[in-house]
Amino acid sequence: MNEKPYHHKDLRAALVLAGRAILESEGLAALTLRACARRAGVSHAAPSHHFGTVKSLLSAIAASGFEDFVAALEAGAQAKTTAQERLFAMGISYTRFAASHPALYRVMFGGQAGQEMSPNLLEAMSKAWNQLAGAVGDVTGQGNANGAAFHVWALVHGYSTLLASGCLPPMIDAESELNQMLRSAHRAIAPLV
Amino acid sequence: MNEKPYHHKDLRAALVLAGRAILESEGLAALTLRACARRAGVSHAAPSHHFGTVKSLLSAIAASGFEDFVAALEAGAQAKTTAQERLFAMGISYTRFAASHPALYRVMFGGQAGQEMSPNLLEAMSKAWNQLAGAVGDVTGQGNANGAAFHVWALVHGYSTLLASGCLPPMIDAESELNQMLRSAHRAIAPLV
DNA sequence: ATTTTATTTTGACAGTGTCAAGATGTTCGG
DNA sequence: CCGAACATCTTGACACTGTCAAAATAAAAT
Repeated sequence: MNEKPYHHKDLRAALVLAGRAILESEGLAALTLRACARRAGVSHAAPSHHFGTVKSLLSAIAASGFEDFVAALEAGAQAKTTAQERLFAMGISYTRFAASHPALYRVMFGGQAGQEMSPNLLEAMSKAWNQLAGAVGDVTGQGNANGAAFHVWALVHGYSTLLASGCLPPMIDAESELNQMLRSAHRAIAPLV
Repeated sequence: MNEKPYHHKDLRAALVLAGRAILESEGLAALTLRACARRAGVSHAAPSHHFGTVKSLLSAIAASGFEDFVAALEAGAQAKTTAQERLFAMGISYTRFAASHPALYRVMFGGQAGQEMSPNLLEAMSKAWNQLAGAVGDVTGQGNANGAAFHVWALVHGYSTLLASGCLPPMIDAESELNQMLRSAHRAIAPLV
């Protein structure tokens, strides 16, 4: 039959999916425009219409990753009741995401250093940020929790990055370690103890 | 005269230097084996004898970066007297280094995710770690400060990474922000206040 | 039904990493 | 002092990549 119906369907999404699959199975080095095209069953220049440049594809993959990311954070915080518990659960989910999708995580944050971010990606990122800042604000109690949110973000992000980069000794129990850090940070952040 | 004396001198170091220059001026995307060779005035395959693969060159550049890194940390901590002041100064130097050499910083830490690290690089990294862990140990007072050191490292590294990736709103005063974080962290880390 | 538009293919080009030979210096034993 | 072993660099080639232009094909619109 029409084995190759000119692939009229949703190539853009298929390419993003192919890219993420390659990221997980073979790492960033193998993430190639042509490789994604091959995996999607189209010709090497097919992506060109959907993603003008390779950075555009990377950006779309990062945005797609951020969607799963905020979903994971939400899922982690859902069942908890107190603000502190919710914040801790988000931190754990954060690190767990980085540890289980290290390559994707680095694409998401290894940001092109201020280079062109698609509005789509920017929105996904700011959604994640609002989520975290909100949780921190609930803990500190009053507004202007930006400083505290930066603090928690830097701590969790730093730990996750070190984990995803393999810079941490592999023997340590990552989650309990982070839990301790969060506890300490909470003590330092809590409203005027 | 002998304009091109077959470049018999110290090509290996020259290539590392060329790579770092390219990193600073044009970013990671332009860091190419052939580009380094061009900048060093040799043929495209000249590096092959010194660096079998491109990862090898990256590793050497990272090691070279770590040398300057520990020197910067030491320089920052040198004049200070108390352990706390020394730790804070190291944190500031850490972030300052990341902010002023963002591309190099990402090569240093954007580690190939557990992929082949040269023993040279490993030694440079562990030297930096010992420096930080020592400073933290001096603050906490007694041994086994590994947990606290991880905490401080994650905090400073996370903040530096976010800064070097352009994920932070550019209006904030980075150093005073970090200073506040370090103060909070110190409160959380200090020995059984 | 014909024109217009959106999508994909084919073909080409410069640039890259890596390898295999050959050329060019350097070193060292005689 | 000479020639052989060695280290280093060059030349040439190959497969691969991103990107572009033009042609081919499908879908949509009129």
